[in-house]
Formats: sequence, structure tokens, C-alpha cells
Amino acid sequence: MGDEPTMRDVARAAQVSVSTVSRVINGEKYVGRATRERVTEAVARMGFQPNALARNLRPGQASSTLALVVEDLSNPFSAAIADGVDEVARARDHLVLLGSTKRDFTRERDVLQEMVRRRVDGILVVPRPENHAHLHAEISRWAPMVFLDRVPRGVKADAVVLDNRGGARRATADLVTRGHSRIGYLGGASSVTTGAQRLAGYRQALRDNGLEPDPSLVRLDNHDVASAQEAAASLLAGSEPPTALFADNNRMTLGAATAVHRSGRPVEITGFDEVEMAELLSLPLTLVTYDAVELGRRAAALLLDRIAGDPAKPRRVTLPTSLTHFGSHDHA
Amino acid sequence: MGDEPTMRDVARAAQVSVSTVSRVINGEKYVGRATRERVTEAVARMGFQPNALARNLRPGQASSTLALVVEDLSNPFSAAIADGVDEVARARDHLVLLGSTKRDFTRERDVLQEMVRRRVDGILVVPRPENHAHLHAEISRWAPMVFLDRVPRGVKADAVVLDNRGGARRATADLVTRGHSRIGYLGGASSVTTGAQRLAGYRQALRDNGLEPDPSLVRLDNHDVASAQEAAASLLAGSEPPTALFADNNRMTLGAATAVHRSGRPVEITGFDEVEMAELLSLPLTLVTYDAVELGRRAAALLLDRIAGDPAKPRRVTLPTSLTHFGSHDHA
DNA sequence: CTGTTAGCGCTTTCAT
DNA sequence: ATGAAAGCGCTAACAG
Repeated sequence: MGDEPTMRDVARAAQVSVSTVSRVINGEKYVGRATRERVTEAVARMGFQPNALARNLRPGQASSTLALVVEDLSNPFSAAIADGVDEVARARDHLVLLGSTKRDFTRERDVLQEMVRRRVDGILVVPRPENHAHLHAEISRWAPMVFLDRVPRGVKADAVVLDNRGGARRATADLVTRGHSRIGYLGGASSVTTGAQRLAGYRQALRDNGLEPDPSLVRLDNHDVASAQEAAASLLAGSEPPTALFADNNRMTLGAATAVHRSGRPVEITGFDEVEMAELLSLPLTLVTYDAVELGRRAAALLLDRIAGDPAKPRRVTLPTSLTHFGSHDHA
Repeated sequence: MGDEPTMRDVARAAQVSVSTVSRVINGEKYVGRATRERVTEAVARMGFQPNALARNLRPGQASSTLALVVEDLSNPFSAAIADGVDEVARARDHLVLLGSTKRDFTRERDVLQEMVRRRVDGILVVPRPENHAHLHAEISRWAPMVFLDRVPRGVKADAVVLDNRGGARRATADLVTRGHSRIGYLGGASSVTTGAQRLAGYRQALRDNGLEPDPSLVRLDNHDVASAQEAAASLLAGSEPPTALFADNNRMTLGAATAVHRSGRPVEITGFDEVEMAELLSLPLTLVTYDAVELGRRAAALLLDRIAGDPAKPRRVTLPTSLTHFGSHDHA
């Protein structure tokens, strides 16, 4: 490194002006057959690669880059989103610049700022719950934004979210239908809107079926598998234990499964989120699943439309969930 | 969008020259207290964000961006790598530009080229097996590269890989120790070097223990779970069926588990790669695991050192694997 | 068809 | 301590 050819070098080598090289590179018409060949040859021989940064310097020029800001790639949910985003970005000739927030609001701020400085064409973000409308206004001045999975309160902007409430409602109703009337609820961070929506769906389903939600069956703010397991165990150890458990998310499901497995009791579990190899698990499980890849795809498509100039007013897309049974259930 | 302030605008507003604004932005010394304040105020008021592309135009200036080229983010292995890369990139103030090859060599070429055009500071790539040394030479002229997981044959470059051979050898030996002498082998694409190394380890372990590898027990080129399952089933249906199965990778393990489960026979399975919730599976399983996140971390660290100018000769880092037992094993 | 001429937004001497 | 001016690599009128 240190001797990379520029367009000038190519021009010199091919005995033409830089404009001509530029024309050839960009496949413009009106370039003489012979000249074009001479340039093409020089480009190939010298291994010239045009500097995209210089090109993008010109105002109005797109950088063909989308920013994707997620919590953490170690999370399968984020990874699936990234996969979907990458898929449509690639199909439309864009690359994805990744940024992770590690659940830190300050970092989200910094990452978004860094994205803007690099002049990405648009920004996809799974926002932190505590987000300020102020920040979004600042950022979206520089590039269109689309929110994924969550929408900061009070912010009107494009967003693609899941039908959390509907999914939880349907899953809970399913449990009731199968004869359960005491259904425990294991939830993650109660401050997160998605969790609140799922809890609301659970409650609604109970009421729909004439059951009064029992607060003592609800355990919130379990942040990892271990605490979820503890919470589940304590629920099962109660005097009037639940006969089924609804788990807020992936980690809650895992904790619940372990606790139920150890208890040796036939407690049914229904959980939100995908679980790998669920069909091979030793206990029956019902899952509220959704297509996280599609979440990424739709959001990216929406963003690209905005970038292309779509003037429609902020759009909110809600993706459906579906209910799947794994293992043997007693169809009483 | 359309009215973003430039440094000139800020300069005008603060009644100073652009050079002064530049100095303030970059926190240089020798700027008058009052002047600095005036500029800072203008920057904040106007919401100015410096254009990183313009800054990077100057030769020798780093873009603080690392390219990461993987097969596909839907693959947990790739996602883990990306997570590790992101972690150390962030710690050293870099962002990650993502590119996926979707197992297509042409796409890999294109993506790498696109990365170079954007003048990334360095490139991390999980190369396609059929890679040409030629391409790598071309690319690495523009930016240092580090290979992950696989090393293109005949290319001497930095790489971080797994101890595939050692891991398979140890796992197979473990099976032998537990009394198995007929061990089936389920492999993915035989053209991939990692697979070849694992197969070599399996064979070596057998020989180490005085057993002659039986070719009829080896089934290669199973590209998905379904074909792995079929292959496993056919192995189990043989006249002298194996009492244990060694699975090349994640998908092979899954296929093997399903086949064994259905056969109802007590065939032990040992597989390469992580499997989520393995501890909850209904059958015993032994896994050769490794830290894919660490793979990403190490590779990124190595690359950043190169970028910083580390002149050492190409380095090859091999990460260890470990053997873990899940479920109940008969410790005969 | 092809070359000349201005910049794009910012950094960096070089003066003052 | 601050400004003027040149230039990074490329594109885009505008001439010929």
C-alpha cells in the first residue's frame, strides 16, 4: 500500500484526460472505441479502483450505504434483522454499515452521529427505549430513518414492528382453550414497549375469556435465563401454582423450560420468539414466532423507497406472528 | 435534507475562516478562547456534522472502517464472528462495513472490490473455497486482509482459524474410549478445507487407536439437514451399523439426531459446532465447540495491528476447540 | 468524441 | 492566534 493508482495515473498511462477515464469507468456513451479500449486496458493493467469517497463528495451523490444500528449482533434477533437488511440492500446495490449500541443510550447517540458523518444514505435503527425525540429530529435531518421493532414514544416516523399484542393474545387464548385458567407470565424488562404490549395481549386474552388476571402470577423484569428460571420455579412452588406458563421472550422460554423440566410437572409452556431445534426438545412447547428476517427486509425496502424520494407520510408496518406447537400436547 | 450546513456555513456564522472551524472541530490547540466558543456555539446551533468522506479524501487518512465479508448473516457462525469483529472494532473506534457472499464466488469478488473502492482500512474475509490467489493479491494491494476460518490454498496471509483436525481427533478418540469401534462419519461439502481437516482428524484418531477407517462408514457431501438425516439413516440401516456417529457440522448433527431419534436405537452422536439448547435435547450429545466470537475478535485485532503498521510476517492463529457432553451418557 | 475548467467539503502548509 | 490558498480524487458542465 502506498502506490495505489489514481485516475490521473490511468489517464497518463492511456494518454487521455481524466474526464475520458471517468467516462469509461462510468460506462458513458460517446467514447471512441479505440480510446475506450486503451483506457480499459490501462485500468486493468494498473489494477485501478476508483475512489468512491471522492465520487460521493459531490453534493446530492448517494454513498450507496445504509446504516444499521442494532443492540448487539450476538442476539439472534438482531442477526436475523441484519440478514434481511443485507439481502435487500444488496439487491439494490447498497452496502450495510453496522453499528451496535450494546444497550447503551450514549453509544446509540455516538453511533448515529458517526453514521451521519459518513453520509450514509439512510438509517435503520432498533432504538433504545429511552430515546429522545430531540436526537431523532437532529439525525433525520441528515438522512431518512426507519425504526425497527420499537417506536420511540411521541416520534412520528417510518417504522416496521411486530404484532406483539396480537401474538400474545392469541397464544394466551390458545392456552385457555386447552383448559388452562391459571397461566403464569414471565417477562423481561418491563420498560420496553414490546414487553408491555405482550403483557397487554396476555391480559386481554384472559379477560376475553372471562378470567381475571391474577397479579401474583406475573413476574416481570427478569433479565436473563437464570432469573427467568428462578421466577418460573417460584411460580411453580406457590400454593396455587399455574398449570401453564407464558414466556415473554427467548430467554424467558429457556428459563421456563429448565424450571419445568426440573420440577417434573406437566406444565405447558408457550413462549414468544424462536427457539432453535424446538422440535427435538424433551418437553412440549408452543411458540409465538415471527419472521425477523422479513422485519429487516421490509424496513430496508421502506428506507430505500424514502431515499428514492417517496414523499408519502410516515408509514407504520406491522408484521404478523404465528403460533406453532412442538412436541406432544395432550389434546384434552 | 437538502440544507445541511457545511464548514463554510459554520465559518460564516461564527465570523471566522474555515481553517479555524476545522481547528476547533479537531480540538487543536492555539485557538483563542473566545473564538473557540463562538465556533462551538455555531456548530451546536446549526447542528453541523463534519463530512467524514471529505476528510478521508486526503491521502493517508484512514476511514476508520473495517470490511467484513462473510457468507451469510443467517448463519449463527457468521453472526458470532460479526459480533466479535464489531466488539473490537468499536473498542478501537472503527465501524464495520458488511458484505455477504451468499456462497457465490462472483459476489465475493464484487463485494471485495466494492470495499476497496470505499477505501476501507482493512478487510476481514471468510473466503470461498475456490478462491484465486490472484484476487487476493489484487485486493490486498489496497488494504490489509485477514482470513477467517479458512485459508485459500497457496496464499500466505494473516489468518485466524480453528483447530479442526485436533478437535475431530479428540472427539473421535473420546468415542473410541467409550467403547465404540464402528463410528460413522457425516460430512458436508468435501471440497471445503475445514471439512477435510475434520475428516483427517477422525481418521487419525481411529488409527491412533489401532482401528482401520472403514470407508463404508463415511458419508460426505451432505449439504443440508435433510440429506444428512438420510445419510445417517442409511448408515444405521446397514448390515453392520455404526454404534456412534461423528457429525462434521451443525447441520449434520441435526440430521444425525433426528435419524437416531427415529431409529429408537442408542447410537451416540458427537458433532462439530454449537447447538442451541443442547442440554435440553431428548438424547445425549457430545459437541466439539469453539468460540466463534473470539475468532472474530482475534481477526479484527490482528487486522487493526496491521493497519497500525505492524510489519511482522504473515501470522496464522489457531483457536482451540473443546469437548462437551450433554445429556446422559452411559459411562461404561 | 475529447479536453479544460471548476468545484465538492475538508485539511494543511505557509504567511501574517 | 488566524486566514489565504492549494489540493485530495473525482464528476460535470462547457467548449471545441
